[in-house]
Amino acid sequence: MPHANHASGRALAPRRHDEILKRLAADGSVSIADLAGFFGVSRETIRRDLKLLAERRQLDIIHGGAARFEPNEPAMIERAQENAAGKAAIGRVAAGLVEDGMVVFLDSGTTTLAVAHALGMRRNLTVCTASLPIALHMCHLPAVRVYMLGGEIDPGETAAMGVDVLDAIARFRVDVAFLGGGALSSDGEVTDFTRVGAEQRSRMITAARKAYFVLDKSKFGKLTPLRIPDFERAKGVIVDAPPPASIVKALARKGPRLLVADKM
Amino acid sequence: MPHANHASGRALAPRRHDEILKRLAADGSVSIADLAGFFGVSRETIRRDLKLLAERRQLDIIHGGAARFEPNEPAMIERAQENAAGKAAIGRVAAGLVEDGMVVFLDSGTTTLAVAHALGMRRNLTVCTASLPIALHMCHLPAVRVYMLGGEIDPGETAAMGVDVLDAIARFRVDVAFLGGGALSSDGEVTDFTRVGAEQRSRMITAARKAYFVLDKSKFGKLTPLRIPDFERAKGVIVDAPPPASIVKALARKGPRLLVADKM
DNA sequence: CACGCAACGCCACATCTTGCAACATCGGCG
DNA sequence: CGCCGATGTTGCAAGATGTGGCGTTGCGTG
Repeated sequence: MPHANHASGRALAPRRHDEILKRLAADGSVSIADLAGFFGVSRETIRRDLKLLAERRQLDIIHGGAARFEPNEPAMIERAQENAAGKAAIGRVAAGLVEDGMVVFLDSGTTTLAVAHALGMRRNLTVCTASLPIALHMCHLPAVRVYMLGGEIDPGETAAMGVDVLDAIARFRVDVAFLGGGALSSDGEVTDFTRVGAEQRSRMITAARKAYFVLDKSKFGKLTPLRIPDFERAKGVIVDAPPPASIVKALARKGPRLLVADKM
Repeated sequence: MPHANHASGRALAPRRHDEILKRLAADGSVSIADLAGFFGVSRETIRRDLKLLAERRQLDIIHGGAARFEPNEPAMIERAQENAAGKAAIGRVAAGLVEDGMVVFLDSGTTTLAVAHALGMRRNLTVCTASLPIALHMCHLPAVRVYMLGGEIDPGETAAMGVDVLDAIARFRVDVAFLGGGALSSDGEVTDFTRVGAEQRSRMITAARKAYFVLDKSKFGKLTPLRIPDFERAKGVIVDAPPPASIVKALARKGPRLLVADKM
């Protein structure tokens, strides 16, 4: 008789998978022996679980256990973890600005990815994005049409950038756009790292009926080199904590409203 | 008919359904054995309940029970698992046809995804694809430039499809293209599920100096409705097992070479 | 540096559980 | 009575897990 732990703690395989991935995210690595002990199953079973997850590119198998899967967006995954609660709050506020049936543009970035997750509740959206992870996520939602803007992929952003994107943007009529940015500068503007990035965001402000920037608090008061043209025409800036008073004041003079998301 | 309740009816046993969903919301997953014991009914009955709820998209059936409905990517992940060894073998052969510095087009599909993995050893490639997972994977490789073809995303393929893709293809000069397909028909042709898919592949044959189809053995002798125009101009068809003799013969008459990948 | 032990990875096989489909049963209702 | 829908039963295929054996790897010891 192999086992008797059936009364309360049944071990459905996906349960284990979730827990394994959770530990992996938290600790960076897991050991087969630990997992086998924790779940009360044999090491072989855990090994088979890991093999499965590794084939799905969700982790890397190392001697005696598994480690985070790195080749795939090392930067992105970590960044998404940072201030996850704040970004989720921003996402909820952003989703509240969207109505069923709208055409929505989502910029690249981890904060906009949080918006994408929050948009799961909406129906009949048309989503337009240059970000690979966002496109991949949204296209599995029911009643959502996804339009991917093509172009050369920037590995850091995992999104298309460049002239082709600018061209493609022009072909859309967008109800509401959610844009990222490099920083919320002390003079109340959203600024960017690269010329093309700034230009893309500027075009989106123009193409969309309403454009909002989504920025988490880590962007306050940072310095990035490029102004985003037409920033003043954005409807608002959604953040997850009140920025310094000087920024608030400067932003108020420019025009865009400041929306502070409540962390719940 | 007095009780013309159909599949959509709800006169079954709403009590059970409510309880099942309640538990699901609370625990994340439920087991068939538990539920059967709790309600004092047979496992089959529970299984039928779950099937119904799954059709309504209220939960996901997993081995031994059910889990919360996650509209993630079930299709693609599972397909990639099937015959992984064969696909990897095809990938190796395909990678052998590519030289450093080439411009490569990768079609969507799980077999071409395997080709993408195998291409990791090459350097200085320019990769051009409409597939989101392929773009996401390749863009993290060193010395690989990725160009994503934009367009409306087909959720089943997780790739862009449609007129925009056809337009974008025309802008490229490609050294070698690896294309998927719906089936390798008994008269030695690769056929497709959809009109646009067939057209896209046809265009790629034209745009590329060399075009190869990659098909795993599950596609042999299947029937899909659409011929791919210009199929005869493809250089070859890469498979992971020898097809039936009739297919081999028919293919030889058409032109493309048959390359059988060795599973090791 | 060679050795050896312990832990690990991997494979084949046995066993138990689950999935599935076909058929049986039961209770209402016209 | 006979149909219909819900449920139960049964038999077999498919899947999941445990066990033991054996070759390999990691790592400390002499």
